[in-house]
Parts: sequence; structure tokens; C-alpha cells
Amino acid sequence: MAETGEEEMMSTEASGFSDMSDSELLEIVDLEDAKESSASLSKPGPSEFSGTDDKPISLQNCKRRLDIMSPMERFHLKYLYVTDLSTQNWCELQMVYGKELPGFLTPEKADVLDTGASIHLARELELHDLVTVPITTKEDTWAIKFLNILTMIPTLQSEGCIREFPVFGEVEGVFLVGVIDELQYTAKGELELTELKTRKRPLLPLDAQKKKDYFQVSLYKYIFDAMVQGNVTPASLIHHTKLCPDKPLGPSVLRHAEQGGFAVKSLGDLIELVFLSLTVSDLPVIDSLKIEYVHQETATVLGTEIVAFEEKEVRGKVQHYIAYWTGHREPQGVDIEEAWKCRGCNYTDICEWKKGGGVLSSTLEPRAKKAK
DNA sequence: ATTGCTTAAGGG
Ligand code: SF4
Repeated sequence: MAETGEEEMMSTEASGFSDMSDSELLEIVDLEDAKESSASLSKPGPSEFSGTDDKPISLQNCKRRLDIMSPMERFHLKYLYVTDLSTQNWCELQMVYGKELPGFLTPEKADVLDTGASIHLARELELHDLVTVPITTKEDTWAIKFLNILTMIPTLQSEGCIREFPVFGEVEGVFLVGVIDELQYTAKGELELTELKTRKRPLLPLDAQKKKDYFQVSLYKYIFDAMVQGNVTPASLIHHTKLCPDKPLGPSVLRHAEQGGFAVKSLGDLIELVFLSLTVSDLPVIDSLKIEYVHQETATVLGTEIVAFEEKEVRGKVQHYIAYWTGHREPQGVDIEEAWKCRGCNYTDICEWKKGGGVLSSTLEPRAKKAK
């Protein structure tokens, strides 16, 4: 089972005999995924709500429990993705609806996303091959991520360019996880992050789109810098992810660790090794942030933005967004000036913000609506 | 499991 070599290695290498340095990245496949995927969690228990209205106590308790639980708890999240925060920047409430009702996309949108994803994948494969590794535990999943980091750092330092670099770290009390599209050293020797954004229509993005993308790449820099400066500690990582550093790693993971030349027995070893590699490899902080907008169909470059990192501004935004996740404030929809976003929103029909005209209508007093 | 857990980003 461990050996079902799905090695999709198409050696794009111009030969040579280097069995060590041919660039490969590992990806995972979950062996337990035979089971059908999750029923919806937020469904109320039938017995409590179906026939009987004379059970106010349990109902109330249930509601109160939901009220006091932060979104992090309600959604059973130990960490957030960088893109959770950047989509939150587009419309916070839309992001929340997306968490509550996942997989709620029009086929047209799904197509655009799929096209974008395959363009990204094709670019990734320009730089390295992907080897599928069977795994069963989340420790294995993270171990693969760590092994990839351990091979990518030297590659960046020697070849000058890597794609799909994993980042993670605590930001304002919440753990964030993401993947940097591309890192490369420029001619001037500066470390530059590039984020590719593909577009269905050959038009430059609106300001709102640019702001969201700017925020996304800023978060990557924020986290990456913290990593190379030693501010993302093994203890913090383990604390937030609840990984068990001593849980035995799967055989295929161990095999790949060995092949990579990494002497690790446990996940804990691997984490220490990653921490070391990040902090002693002379990795600089990211010097510049670039966003490239490309037309999907023709690959025409529509525009390239070089954005300046504004630490205070980014931190302020993060604090604001995290305050929602930790339950310190209610989610908000878009401001009236951005009501145009609601037209393209999948949740426009059910949105309580839109109904309430800029307030969550469920929190409105049941009194006179505005005269029409 | 008297209750579990995540590949991130994908574009507007
Ligand atoms: S309808 Fe508008 S306010 Fe409501 S979730 Fe969608 S974009 Fe946000």
C-alpha cells in the first residue's frame, strides 16, 4: 500500500545525473478518504426542534452556547488560512456565509476558479515535480509540509526561485496558515514575493480587488518575516495546531524523510529542524511585494503592481478581522459605497445585512422599517 | 467518540 508509486515524475530536468537535486515536492493523499465526506454540522438536532415547543430550556441553552462561542470555536477552527482574512477583506459577511454554507458557488464562478487553479499548478510544475505521498494523520500532513520547506529553503538560496512555499505563524493571537505563490531573488539580490492573479476578463482589477490582494501578500510577508526571524516557535506551532510531536510518523513519510537526507524520528524532530533551517539559512525578510494580473485565456499580462508594505496598517486590519474571529464583535457586510459587491455575491438572497440596510437585520429592533 | 477534524487558494 505504501508503495503504490503514483510518482508523477515527468522529469522536466535537462538530465545530468543528479538523483539528489532533481526538484521534487511532496503532496499528500488521505488514505482514510474512502468515507463519504461530512454531513452538515450546523443542523439542529431533530428531537429538540421538531415537535415540541415546550422545551425552552434546552433551546435557550443551545442558543446561548452559540452566542458565547467565538467563531473560531463554532467553526471548530484551530487556525485560519491567509485567504480567510483576505476574503474577509472583500466582504466579511460573505466570508462567514462561505464558512457556514461551503461549496456554494455558481458553476460559472467555479469554472473561473478552476481555470485559475490549473494555471497556478502549471506554473508550479515548471519549477518542481509533485510526488504524491499517502498519509493518514494530520501529523503526516504537516510533516510533508515541513519536508517540503526543508528542501525549498536550500533551493531558494541556490537556484534563486521557489513556488508554493508554506508559511504559518501566530498573528494577533490567532494562528495563520498560507502558501506563498513565488519567492525569488531579483538581480539586485532582493527577495521578492510574486503573487499571480489570473482573470477571466482582460481588464485591470478594481480598487477593491487590488486592496484585497495587497492585504493577502502583506500577510504573507508578515508571517514569512516572523518565521525567518525566529518568531514562530515550535512551541507556538504545536500549541495552536495541537499536533502531537511524538506521534509516530507514517511509513511513507519516514521513507521520504530518509530519501531527503533528514535524520528525523518524530514530528518534533522535524519541527526543530524546520525552525533551525528557517533561522540559520541567512534568509532575509521579504524586500518587495509584487502582484501580477494575467488574462486567463490569452496569458496577457494586464498589470503588475509593486506594493509597499505598511506594517502598522496591516496590523490594524488584522486586529480588526481577528476581533470577529475571537468573538469580540459581530460580522459586518459591505459599506454602502461597496453595495455593488452584493450583485456578484452568492448569498445576496439570504444576506441579513443587505435586508437590514447596513445592519444585521437579525439584531434589529422589530420596529418601523424605513418608509419606502 | 457522553463527539472527532483542515492541502490553501482558486476570482469578483
Ligand atoms: S450580499 Fe453584500 S453584504 Fe451580504 S454577504 Fe454578499 S456582499 Fe456581503
